[in-house]
Amino acid sequence: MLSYTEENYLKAIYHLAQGGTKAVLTNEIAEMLNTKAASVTDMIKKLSGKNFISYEKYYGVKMTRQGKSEALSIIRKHRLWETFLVQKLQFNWDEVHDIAEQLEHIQSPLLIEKLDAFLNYPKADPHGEPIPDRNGKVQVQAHGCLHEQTLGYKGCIVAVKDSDATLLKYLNKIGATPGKKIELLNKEAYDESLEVLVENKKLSLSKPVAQNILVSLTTR
Amino acid sequence: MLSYTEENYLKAIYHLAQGGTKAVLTNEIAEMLNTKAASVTDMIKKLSGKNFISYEKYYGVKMTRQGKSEALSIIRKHRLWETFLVQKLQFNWDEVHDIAEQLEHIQSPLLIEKLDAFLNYPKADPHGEPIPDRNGKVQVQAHGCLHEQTLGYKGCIVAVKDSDATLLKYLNKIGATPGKKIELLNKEAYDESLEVLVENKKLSLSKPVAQNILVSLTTR
DNA sequence: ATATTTTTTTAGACCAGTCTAAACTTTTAT
DNA sequence: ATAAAAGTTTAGACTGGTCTAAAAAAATAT
Ligand SMILES: [Mn+2]
Ligand SMILES: [Mn+2]
Ligand SMILES: [Mn+2]
Ligand SMILES: [Mn+2]
Repeated sequence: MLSYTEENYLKAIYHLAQGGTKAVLTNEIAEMLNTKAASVTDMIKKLSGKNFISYEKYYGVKMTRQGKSEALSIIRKHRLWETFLVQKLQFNWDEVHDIAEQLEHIQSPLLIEKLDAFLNYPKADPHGEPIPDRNGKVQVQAHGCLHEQTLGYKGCIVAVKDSDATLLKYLNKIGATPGKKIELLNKEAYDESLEVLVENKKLSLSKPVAQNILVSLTTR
Repeated sequence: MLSYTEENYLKAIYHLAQGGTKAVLTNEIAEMLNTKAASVTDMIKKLSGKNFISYEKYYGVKMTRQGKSEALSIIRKHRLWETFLVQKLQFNWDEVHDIAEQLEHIQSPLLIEKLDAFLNYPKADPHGEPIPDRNGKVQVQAHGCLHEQTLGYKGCIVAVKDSDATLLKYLNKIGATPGKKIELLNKEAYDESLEVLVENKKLSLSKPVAQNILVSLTTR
């Protein structure tokens, strides 16, 4: 059984590796977890000793199959709890991330199964992020970063990065939430801000905002 | 803010002190928490340093007002979560204690308020134990241990100690659950077992079972 | 009243997780 | 090709929580 801390490291590495594929560097992990590189090196050794990651000194870590599966189970719990908090307890979508950060560590497979059933097997959390099923399968809607789309792009908002409450409050205020139609009208060369149409309302989004919005891609 | 471990100690001491009044001995705490007396002494020093308990060397500890209030807040969380698990997630009453033991440590006052509202401000948990309100007030129904009642006693089952799942399964099977009417017909001198009438059904309860059942007392 | 038993505390060690400072590798610049 | 800079690991220390073994105090028995 993993400790609270081990679980947080594993999840951070998984996210930094973009689904567990890319190699992840010590300093990236340190920054994400607000800790120091020396601490990360220690934990890396422990997690690779338990075969959740593979580690090549000075060149970072990669997740193993086992590591990915463990990370996905934590992410599943996190997103189910976020859904519960918004749908059943009437929390705002910007208030749930930190609480889910704690709840994701509760140990009880039965609890998660029952929670899933209670919520009617949701496919996505309140921020649009997909909820892995009990076997770690993720229903991935093809998506890309809004900031990287070309002029004239048309699609809809799939998800939003959820760790910053002020961003979520702002997006909620201007109406840029998952599911909404979005069109890219213009890119400002000077500050890379975007002019977009969200459900027929014209909006201007700064670069840091656009980087945290994921939009649908039609695979063809 | 208290650590996970500090919270567990504080709750254990509160229960051993029967509502925070009686003095509690080092070994009692050690036994309840499955730890060693030496560890308890260390923690006692820490908690008394933070003014949650007052400590007289070799003579045990007493809870302070601050300590009681903190313990009651943890107990409130524990019992609200148990209620949630049974009422909303369809758990059996014998499955919830260990999960609530984890959930009680989640830090978010707003979460508990919202959970309380979602459950419609329940007065008692699934085992009949009263749920303290947000100010730590406990609605105490006058009660006593079934094992200590005199022959001919009539009343109803108020609550049941919840930490042993096999006891709960058994009580559920024989129909001795909170709310049920109960009458004490006979005491067997040899093994102190009781013959009782639960909702007009005759049952025999052994001493250890009767000691874990709380029954109503009419204050007169 | 003294000796024995029981309970509690202290001393010293260990593990998980963290940190700073120093040493070592790799990358980048010249 | 060499020097400087950046990133990573190691060494050693610290905290919170735990343990065993030994010392000290309190309760009990004679
Ligand atoms: Mn989240
Ligand atoms: Mn977390
Ligand atoms: Mn309980
Ligand atoms: Mn607990």
